[in-house]
Amino acid sequence: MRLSRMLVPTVREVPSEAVAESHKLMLRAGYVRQLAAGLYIYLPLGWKVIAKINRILREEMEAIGAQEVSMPVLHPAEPWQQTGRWFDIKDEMFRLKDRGGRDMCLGMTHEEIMTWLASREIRSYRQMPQIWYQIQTKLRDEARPKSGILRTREFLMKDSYSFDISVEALQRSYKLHEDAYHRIFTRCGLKFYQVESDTGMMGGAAAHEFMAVSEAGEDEIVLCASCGYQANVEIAGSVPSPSGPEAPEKSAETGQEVHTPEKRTVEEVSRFLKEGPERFIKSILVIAESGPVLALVRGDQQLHEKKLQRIIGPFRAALKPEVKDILGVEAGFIGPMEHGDIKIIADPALRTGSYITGANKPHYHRRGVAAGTDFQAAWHDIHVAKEGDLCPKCGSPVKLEKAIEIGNIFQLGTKYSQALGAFFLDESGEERPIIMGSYGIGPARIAAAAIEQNHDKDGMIWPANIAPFDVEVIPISADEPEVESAAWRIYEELVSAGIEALIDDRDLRAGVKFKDADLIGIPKQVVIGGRTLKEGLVELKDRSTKEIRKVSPQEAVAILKEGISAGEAGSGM
RNA sequence: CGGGGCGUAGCGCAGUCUGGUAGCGCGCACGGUUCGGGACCGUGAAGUCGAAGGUUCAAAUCCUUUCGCCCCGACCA
Repeated sequence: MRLSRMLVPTVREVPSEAVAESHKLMLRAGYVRQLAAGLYIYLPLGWKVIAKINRILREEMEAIGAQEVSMPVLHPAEPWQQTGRWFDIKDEMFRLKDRGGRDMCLGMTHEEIMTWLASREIRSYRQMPQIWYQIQTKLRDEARPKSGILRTREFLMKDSYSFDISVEALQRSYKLHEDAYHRIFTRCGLKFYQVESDTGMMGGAAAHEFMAVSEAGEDEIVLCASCGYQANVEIAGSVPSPSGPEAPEKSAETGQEVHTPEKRTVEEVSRFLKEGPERFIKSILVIAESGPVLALVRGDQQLHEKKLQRIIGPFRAALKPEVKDILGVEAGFIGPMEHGDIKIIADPALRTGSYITGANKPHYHRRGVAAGTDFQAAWHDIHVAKEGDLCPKCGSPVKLEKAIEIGNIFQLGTKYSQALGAFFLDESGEERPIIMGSYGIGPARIAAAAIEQNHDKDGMIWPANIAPFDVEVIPISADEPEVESAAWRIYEELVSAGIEALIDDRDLRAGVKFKDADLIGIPKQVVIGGRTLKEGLVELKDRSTKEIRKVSPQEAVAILKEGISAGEAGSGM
């Protein structure tokens, strides 16, 4: 491809809205343009990257026996009503009516439609297992699109669905995907983790997410280096580190009340009393469907609302007047003591030791409050795991990393097949629901994660397998026909060897070509300049190491041919 | 949806407080000199100041309404 004919609008200055590094670079390097919030145009280079990723997806999906299908983006409401998601999902679903007034929606995922298909086409256990997949556009009216192509309202997704006769068979399909995903992300050159994740509204037994470590990520994952425990903070358990070198206070201080005027938050009281936040009990009143619940975490912990919800069901924070009504004291001075039969859920961090907490009267706190003697509670892990906490499996300190969710896998079970009547007859002629799994990957997120993980101050550095081109040929010529012709010869040879090459045939100064080449991030560059060419040499530059080798044009071609085919072989082709 | 910020030439911004000729840099076009890491000189084109309404002799600037975009939070099937 000739760069002079290609739409690659590189710019020196970045539009100010970009924050994520991948977003800035994609705009600067001419990979994408924004149409509106969460809607992006992929320019030729960006689209080539997506195409490369999709090719890898197809190869790996086909390799586990998955079959590609194409599904409508426009869906009738009925299947969504049958599974209940038409009602559960709110503003996030794009809805519309057709000319006949029928309710329709734009597909945000395809469990309903795939299951609808299965319900009509799968009748017998003999027809399974099946894995169907698609690589198509999904639409979600995101509350807050952000970070360039990381969270958009319209996005491409590879989603596959498995249909099995039993839970054991589902686990085989699940494992197939797990392994395929590892191969896919490895081939895409990503550093990633597979973590345990929340099943969320998907329902089902087990779920994992594939996470690419990046500061731009929206998720946080908990990692244990010693036993390999890996989980999303959404569900990660952890054992809080002990309260510090000083043992929690002994009974000498029990019951001592201290005047703490206008000091309400743990932070304020902690500073006022010169005691670390881990010496405090934080009491949070919430209103569940069954009534008020007092949630207790240690002062240095955050209440994990999802964990709490799993225990007491949906709840909301109590309003200020409610706090006073129910507990008889204003927020800020709540203690867990003497609240009659209000349900108390406490984090196990508080099980031993004694703590400082609100005295249940305005502007006073009490020291030496301990579980058992001062209050009774049901013990549940309801804190957010944090750096330095101990691994729930092996007790070593855990690490937290921000990450981009690049893929997920769910064991769905029968939630959708039951709802949509996808039943089959087993060996004994009994009718049973199909056991399903669903598995997603976002190609745009792979691209963004690859940039996040591979760039420098000059621009992108693409992993070989998903780079828009393999090589960029850069003639540096001020009217030197020999340079031009040598460059074209090299370019032609590369192309005829099946290497994807881009030639910068624009009539521009060397500096501009170099800057653009580094920005665009094609892994290999061949620079042909007048001076070196007179010695019969060209320069072979590696974008990531910046290493330059001076070799003859023939050698350059030979090295590139070998390197590129070896790279593909090494990546599991 | 709550909180904050920003909309002025293709891009990045100044000008708004204190109303009075719409500016700078990059980019773009043309001419010339240059030519291995975003060259230089000269000439030039290009803006309903997000939109609507209002105040005023006069509005980018003040007031009201509205739309859009970004960030934090909530949400994220």
